[in-house]
Amino acid sequence: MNYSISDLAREFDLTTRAIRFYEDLGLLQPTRTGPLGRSRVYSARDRTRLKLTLRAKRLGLSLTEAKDIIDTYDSPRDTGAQLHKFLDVLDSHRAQVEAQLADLQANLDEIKTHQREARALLARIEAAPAKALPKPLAKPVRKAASSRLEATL
Amino acid sequence: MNYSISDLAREFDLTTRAIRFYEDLGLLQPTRTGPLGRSRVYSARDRTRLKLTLRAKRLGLSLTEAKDIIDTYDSPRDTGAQLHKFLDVLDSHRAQVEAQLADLQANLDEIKTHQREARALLARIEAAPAKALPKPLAKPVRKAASSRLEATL
DNA sequence: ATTGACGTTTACGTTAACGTCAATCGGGGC
DNA sequence: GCCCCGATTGACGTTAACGTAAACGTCAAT
Repeated sequence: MNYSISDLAREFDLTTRAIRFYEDLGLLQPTRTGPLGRSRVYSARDRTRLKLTLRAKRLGLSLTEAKDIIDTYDSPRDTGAQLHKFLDVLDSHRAQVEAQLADLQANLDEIKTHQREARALLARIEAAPAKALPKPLAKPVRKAASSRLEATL
Repeated sequence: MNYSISDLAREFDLTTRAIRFYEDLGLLQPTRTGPLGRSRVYSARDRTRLKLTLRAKRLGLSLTEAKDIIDTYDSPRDTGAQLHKFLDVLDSHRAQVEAQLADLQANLDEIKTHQREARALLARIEAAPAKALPKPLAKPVRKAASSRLEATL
């Protein structure tokens, strides 16, 4: 249930320096142990917050953005007012995430298209050994969609 | 077909400073115009590269990472060797993108879960006006999944 | 001819997210 | 006791991605 700083460093492939830095930002709140309270002790909650932080980073958020989000996800919501606010925040988060999903999807589609085109080209080239240019077919196979940069979104 | 620096700045909501900075990084290569070749002129290709750059940024990539990617997408691929390399790169890009898609999807799922929970709670709270705590039902409705931070991925 | 909008270059400033280094401290093994 | 390992605390360094300011050119409109 508890972790040392190097436990977390190993698990998430971070330096201890980075973990302490996250603490300075308020992302983690380890308790202390030892005679003078020098060593840090991290709880499961700290671990979860760290995990969420790293995922947020992978998605392109800054640490302070991550902190804001995680804090609201990790805050009391007992009154109706708090719940309403929370739902508002969720809505906007959801919109953001869905926008990013669209970006990613567009990206993935482009990759797939390039893969298809490149494979098709390769097939034609490797069919014609070391000759010069493969004779253009009677009618060019298709419009070849786009070489190089196309006007993608 | 051609754009001034402020055209692009307006369209993409950037400062001209940022655009010149992108040029320093090699992301854009405007031609020059005017008596002393002072003013920059951007082509459709520049515009597309800029668009791709910004999308890459939104997805969390650095500008140099963006440049590397865009350059390979925007490079000649006439020989078989080049095509093979290109396909390799595409494979790894695709893996990356799909990993990020997983992250995002997990994120979205959490948001949805929180929305459901919060809405359920709200319904119960707003049903019981200003009274104290709403009487716990005979059997607790469900396990309430998780309040606050759960051990999500 | 002056004003204002837009463009350019040079250069220093800034913020985020750590890295790196030095000095110190505490505990375990021999 | 001695040594090394791991942790801690400053404090300064670094890189990325621009911001900001100064100082100047240009072209059209007033």
